Amino acid sequence: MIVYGLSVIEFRDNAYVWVQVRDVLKTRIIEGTYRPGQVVPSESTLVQEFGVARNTIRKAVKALREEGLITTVPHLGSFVSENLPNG
Amino acid sequence: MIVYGLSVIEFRDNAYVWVQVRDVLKTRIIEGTYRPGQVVPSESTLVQEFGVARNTIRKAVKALREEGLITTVPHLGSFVSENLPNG
DNA sequence: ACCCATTTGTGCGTATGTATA
DNA sequence: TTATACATACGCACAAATGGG
Repeated sequence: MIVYGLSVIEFRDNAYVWVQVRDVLKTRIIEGTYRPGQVVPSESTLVQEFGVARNTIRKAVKALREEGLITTVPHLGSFVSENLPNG
Repeated sequence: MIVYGLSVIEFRDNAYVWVQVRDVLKTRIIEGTYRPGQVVPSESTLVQEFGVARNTIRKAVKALREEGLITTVPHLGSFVSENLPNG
């Protein structure tokens, strides 16, 4: 279970936290909450929002990066890819 | 057997992985690949290089530390001792 | 030129869980 | 039961680059 914002989200207890975070972020990208070209919330923001460790956020973000969903620019942030991969 | 870099190193299958890693690192220190006062590759670097878990790297590094071959400074890294012990 | 907050990158310390022998 | 070895997940600290003022 992960608490963030003002809501409480129930997660599958059997899934790894970083996988759950990754899936939430992926859904936000696919559904357009985070739009192509726009910046993804910073690590510290996501840490506060999801209430998990920064390493865990970084692992989720890394996975999105390797899937081609986002591009990370050091010291600037991560941005949603303009051309989202199929899938 | 541990693969790292471009080479493939055959290890004794009967020896523990952390002992094998420790011995490789020790050899590098004794032979001067890692020189006194200089920093030893980070845990994550060694994880990638040896292809083993971080815990295993840490166990090998801890052994070197207890042998006086290196000194570890939290958040900075491990450094080869200036005065290497005999043996 | 300077400060300063933000952000990612990196590093070690620690605890826990799972599987295996 | 114990030790090994994998991965996950928390914390904490510092560096380096960016951008605003």
